[in-house]
Amino acid sequence: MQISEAEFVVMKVVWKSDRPLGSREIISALEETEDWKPKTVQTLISRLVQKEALGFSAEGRNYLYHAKVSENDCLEELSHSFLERFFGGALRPMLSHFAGSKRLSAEEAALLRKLLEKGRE
Amino acid sequence: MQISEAEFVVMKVVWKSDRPLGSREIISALEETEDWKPKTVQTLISRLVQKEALGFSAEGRNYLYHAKVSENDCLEELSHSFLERFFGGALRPMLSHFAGSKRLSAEEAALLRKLLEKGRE
DNA sequence: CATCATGGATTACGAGCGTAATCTTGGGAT
DNA sequence: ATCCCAAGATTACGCTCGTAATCCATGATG
Repeated sequence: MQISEAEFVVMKVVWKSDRPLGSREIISALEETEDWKPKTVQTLISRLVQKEALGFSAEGRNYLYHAKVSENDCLEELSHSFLERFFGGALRPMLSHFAGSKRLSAEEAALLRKLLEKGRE
Repeated sequence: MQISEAEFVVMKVVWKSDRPLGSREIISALEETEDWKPKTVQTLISRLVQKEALGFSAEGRNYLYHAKVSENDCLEELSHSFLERFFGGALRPMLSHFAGSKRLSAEEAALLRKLLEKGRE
């Protein structure tokens, strides 16, 4: 099951924590960066539980949520499908594209170009 | 307006051609790679026209479609938003992630690792 | 004890998407 | 002149997503 963009933001909060979090904590953390109502965050949490990206254990009458998928696995998944879809799965064209991107810092772009020249045998 | 995944596949056909294409031609090209009914392809074409990713000129009673956005601009857009969403906009973490990816060829991975070491001052 | 606030479960609702089918219209075949 | 086919336009339908609100049960509060 794929995690959506908004859901990913929630996951980041959970990944950043070293211990399980209550919904209250997740909501508070997100209030600083996103403009979401508490109920919205709870919906996202529920969907993540359904998708088995989050698990929970009952702590008294509330739940404590923990990640069931690692950030790395998740990024792996997302990156791979991005690469597949838009660059046919080949890394070099993607790098080459980023190297020509107008949105990178000069430093980053130089880095990339160096790589692409080095790698071209 | 964002182009969807299926729509992107259609765009690729149009980008690959050096001249405007009739819907018939687009449908035929896609029959080889996708398992889409002709009507499905036409729907995608219509949506791309609405989104102004494709333009058309009447050729007799039919249309000839041409791209109104370049593949590069489109990839620019998609890549940027991907980078933003999942890597906070910074290239290096993304490269670093790809370098550790299990899905790359050894060659590609080595390439990337070389870059990351070079760039780390 | 009665009430309230709160977390979780359920429901909502419109937009976008994948995937088409139906409707309409005009040019080619007979 | 008539009929059929195909291209484009319109409509469909179920799913996911963003964005919540409502419902329900229970522990805290007065």
